[in-house]
Amino acid sequence: MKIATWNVNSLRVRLPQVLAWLALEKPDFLALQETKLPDAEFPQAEIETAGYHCAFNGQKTYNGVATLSRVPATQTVMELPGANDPQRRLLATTHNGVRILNVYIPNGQEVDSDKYRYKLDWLDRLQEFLEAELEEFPELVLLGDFNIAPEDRDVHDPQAWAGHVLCSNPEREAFQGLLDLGLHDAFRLFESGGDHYSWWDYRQGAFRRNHGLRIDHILASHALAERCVACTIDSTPRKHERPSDHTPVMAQFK
DNA sequence: ATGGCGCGCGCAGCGCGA
Repeated sequence: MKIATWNVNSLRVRLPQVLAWLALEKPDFLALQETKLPDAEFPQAEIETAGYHCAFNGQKTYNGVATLSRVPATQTVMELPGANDPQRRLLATTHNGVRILNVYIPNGQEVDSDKYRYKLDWLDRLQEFLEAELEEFPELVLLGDFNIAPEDRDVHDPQAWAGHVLCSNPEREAFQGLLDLGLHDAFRLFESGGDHYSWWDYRQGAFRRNHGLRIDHILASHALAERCVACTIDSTPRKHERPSDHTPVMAQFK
C-alpha cells in the first residue's frame, strides 16, 4: 500500500503533472492540498479515467483538499468539530478500514498575527479531533501540508528561521502533541539526517540551492507504522516546468 | 531593508503563500 501527499498549488494548473505522477507511481492514495477550485469545477472525470476515485472539499481561489484513492471513500468528514469555519482544509475518509486524514494546516503568515492565532487554534481543534479518530480507527494516517518544520534538521538555515512562522515553538509543540497521541513521522522512521525538504521557495533559486523546509508530512498510527517499509520525498516534480513549490511525499506499507 | 516567484482574480495590480 502506497500513500502520498502533495500540495499542488492549484489543481487546475497542475492536473497534467498529477495525472503523470499517478501513472508513474501508482499510489493507492494521493492526498492533495491547495486545489484552489470549487467542487463544481473539480476535474473528477479526468481523475476517474486515470483509475482513481475522488473525494474533495474545495472552495474558490484558496485552500481546498482532495483525496484520490483506488478504493472509494466512506465515512467522509469535512469539518473539524467545534467551529463554523469556511476554509476548506480537512478531508477525512475511510477505505477498507484505513482512515485517511488529509489536512492543509494554515500557514500562519507571521508569529503573533491573527492568522498565526488561527493556525494554533486550528491545531488545537485538530488535536481533539485526532484523539477521537484514533480511538475509532487503529489504522490511521494523518498527512498533508502541515506548514510546520518539526525540528531544526528540517530547515535549511535554522538560525535564519529561528522563532519564525513554520518553526516557532508553539507550532512545534502542537506538532509534537499530535505525535504524542500515538503517531509516527513516517519519514523519520528511515532517515535521521538533514537536507531533506518538501518545499522550496520559487524565488532566489531556492530549489537549485536546496534551500528548503520539510513541512509536508505523513504521520502513521502505531498499527500502520509497524507496517511502514519506506518513506521518500520525490523531488522530481519540483524540476518540471511550472512546478508546484511543494513536492510529493510517499510512504509504503506492507 | 525590500523583494525576489507563482497563483487567482480579472484585466491592473494586489492578496496570499511559506
